[in-house]
Amino acid sequence: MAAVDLSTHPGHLARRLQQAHSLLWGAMVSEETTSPQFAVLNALVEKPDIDQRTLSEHVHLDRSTIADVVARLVRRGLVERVRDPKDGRRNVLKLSEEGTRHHRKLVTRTARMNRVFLAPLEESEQETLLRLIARVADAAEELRG
Amino acid sequence: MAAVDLSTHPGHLARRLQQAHSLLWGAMVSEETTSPQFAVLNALVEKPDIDQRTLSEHVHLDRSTIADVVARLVRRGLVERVRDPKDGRRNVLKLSEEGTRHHRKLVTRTARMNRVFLAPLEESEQETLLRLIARVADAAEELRG
DNA sequence: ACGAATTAATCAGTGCACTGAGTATTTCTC
DNA sequence: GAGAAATACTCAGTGCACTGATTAATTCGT
Repeated sequence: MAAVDLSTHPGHLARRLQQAHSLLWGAMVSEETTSPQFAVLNALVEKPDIDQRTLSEHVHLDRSTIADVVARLVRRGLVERVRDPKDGRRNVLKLSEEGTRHHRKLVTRTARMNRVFLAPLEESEQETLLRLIARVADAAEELRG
Repeated sequence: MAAVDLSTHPGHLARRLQQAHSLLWGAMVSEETTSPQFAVLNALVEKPDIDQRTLSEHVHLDRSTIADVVARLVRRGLVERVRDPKDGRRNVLKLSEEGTRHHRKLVTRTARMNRVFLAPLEESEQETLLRLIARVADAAEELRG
């Protein structure tokens, strides 16, 4: 059996896309704060005082990964994590002052970066790309939600 | 500054897409052999006796990552790695008998899986998605080749 | 032919991401 | 109200992926 053309394999392309993205992120947005970390900060701007489980649903990361990512943000003083006195199983999360400042700074940079990243496409193609990826990802997450 | 809509961020979507893919891969293709490992096997079917550097260009993985992935495949007896007697810096790689058999088996499964993964899209949309991702990834890899 | 530059691989370190097992706490059921 | 079930988190283990530093081998320039 002959070799396969990997450029027709969505998984391979997805990996390359993500890789390329995280490289550009490091150059244009931040070397310390990664894209998943930004996703967490962003979710906490929108919904403060949520627990890790809710957070993990929001950013589509699993419970263990969230714990790691949050731990790093706590270590850097960007996020505060306290046991919920009402329910001793939950960690309640919120941004610190500095976390809020940091998020604000990154928002403008990510916008700039996204423009550069998608620059090879026409505006309509950019929208198509985002829409198609979202549909496939949504459907696949649906399969084993 | 308000929170951002992550569904307009290509990096976030790319991560979700890749995640969803690797989950489905585990269910439909193989639990032991990951998608990057398959990419390596596939490259060695196409080009036997290449070194790790050439391989890393082919599958778009960096030199360190390739070393890890290849080491796992060697450990499982799917790939053979020997020092090039002509050039003592290189490791020459090739598939073992079993590696070849294993690749053959996975080729049919990946085809089936790709159909399921992309099923939520029309055929023309599937092609569009692959083409657009490839263009963005190519361009970004170009930036820092 | 000899030292310098280049090239290939490895190693240490960090971070993302998952599974499966284990712990603690709350809630549900009788 | 006590035991069972469910929930939230943590921990250990594995794999992918990168950078920067190191080591070893070849090639290039003079």
